Amino acid sequence: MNKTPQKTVERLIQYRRIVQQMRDAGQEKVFSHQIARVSGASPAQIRRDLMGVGYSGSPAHGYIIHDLLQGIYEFLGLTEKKGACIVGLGSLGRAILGYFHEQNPVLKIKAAFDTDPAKTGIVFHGTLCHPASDMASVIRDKEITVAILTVPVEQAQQAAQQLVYAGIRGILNYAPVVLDIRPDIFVENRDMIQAVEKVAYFSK
Amino acid sequence: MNKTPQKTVERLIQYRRIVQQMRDAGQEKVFSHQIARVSGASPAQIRRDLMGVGYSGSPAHGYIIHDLLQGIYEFLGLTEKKGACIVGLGSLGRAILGYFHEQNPVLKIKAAFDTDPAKTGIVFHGTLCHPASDMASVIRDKEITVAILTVPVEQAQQAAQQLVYAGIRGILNYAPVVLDIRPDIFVENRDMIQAVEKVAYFSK
DNA sequence: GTTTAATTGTTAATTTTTTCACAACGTGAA
DNA sequence: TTCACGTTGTGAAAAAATTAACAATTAAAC
Repeated sequence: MNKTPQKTVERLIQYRRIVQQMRDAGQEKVFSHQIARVSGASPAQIRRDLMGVGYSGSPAHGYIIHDLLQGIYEFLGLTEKKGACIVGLGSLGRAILGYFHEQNPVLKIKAAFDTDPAKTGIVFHGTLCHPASDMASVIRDKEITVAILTVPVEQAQQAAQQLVYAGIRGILNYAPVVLDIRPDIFVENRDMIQAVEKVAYFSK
Repeated sequence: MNKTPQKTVERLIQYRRIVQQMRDAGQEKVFSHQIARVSGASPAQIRRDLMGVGYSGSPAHGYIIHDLLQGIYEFLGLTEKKGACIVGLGSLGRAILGYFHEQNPVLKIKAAFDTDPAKTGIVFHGTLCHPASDMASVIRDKEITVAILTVPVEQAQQAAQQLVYAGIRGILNYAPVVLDIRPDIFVENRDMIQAVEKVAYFSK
């Protein structure tokens, strides 16, 4: 039933953050062209994206920030925090954990996993590292639906299979490999090397 | 003059890696459907993407891996390694540095920068950390064209301006903010929080 | 030599995404 | 009240990306 384009969802997530900052700064209303200036999208794009959200602004005063935010939250299904976990506590995994330590309003990292016995049992940035063998039980107990995969590329496929078995619904994959898993599991790939290479290509 | 779609470039970078692995495994020829299986793209997509590259396969034996690779390399302008730098040696910056330490065939990280005096002068993963104030001279001396920006969000805009002033051509930005800089500088945003939120949305 | 089978390059069709354009609206000024 | 202004929501147009389709090609089988 997810027929909203991925691109639109990405932008709505961005608008959510931008608008929330405006609200924190005391602003109460906002026009599409204001969001446009900060987000890089065009005003028309923003209005079109917001069509899917169940809230309408007014030609007179634009969008009421409080109501707009609520609309986006509901649309994105973020009315309650979702549970996430990190698999692989290498330097990237720990860095991401650090990012989330300063509370994120929509996600909570509830567990970390690693195969290295030197790491298991230790709390990193407020999150306990479990042995990878406990994946299935911990993920079920803590009702975790999203996994961030930061293991070395050789272990990624196997770890992904464990995650799927444990009942995970989506994976953010940082390993430079396309995971071969059930098509109903959402996978987003974030190959960091590829990202730099892309910038290199367009930097001429 | 970059009229090849960004999406196509992203995939070509991916194909380059995949095909290179096949070559390392001793394979000499490859069909579009083989790349398709590993990359997730359709065979038609792959053939279309390869149209832009100046190498043609043959209906009989598909693509000669050696020649295909050379074609992609030339098309992507990777015949010589480009210089890159990392700005901000927090945990994410150091993690990325680690990724590149195992030699990347197309990019070389030639310098790192940080404002923290405790870090400057120290070598991380083989890369020397310079004080941020030396940015302009180091970037010019070492002919660095690409920057990876991993500073805290409050410092991102200012750091980006310094980079542009120093003559950088492209920025891979990990700070959750849209940089306001000259339009001829290529910017790729990689907001890590946004990525997880996106996965959360589609994981239902 | 001829046929078969498989794959390419490319054009055309389709689908998706973005942009345009404008009627409808609501506020504040006159 | 009426008008002018600036903005929204959305249908229509345009642009971009993907997929389908197929003639052309070539190696191998026969």
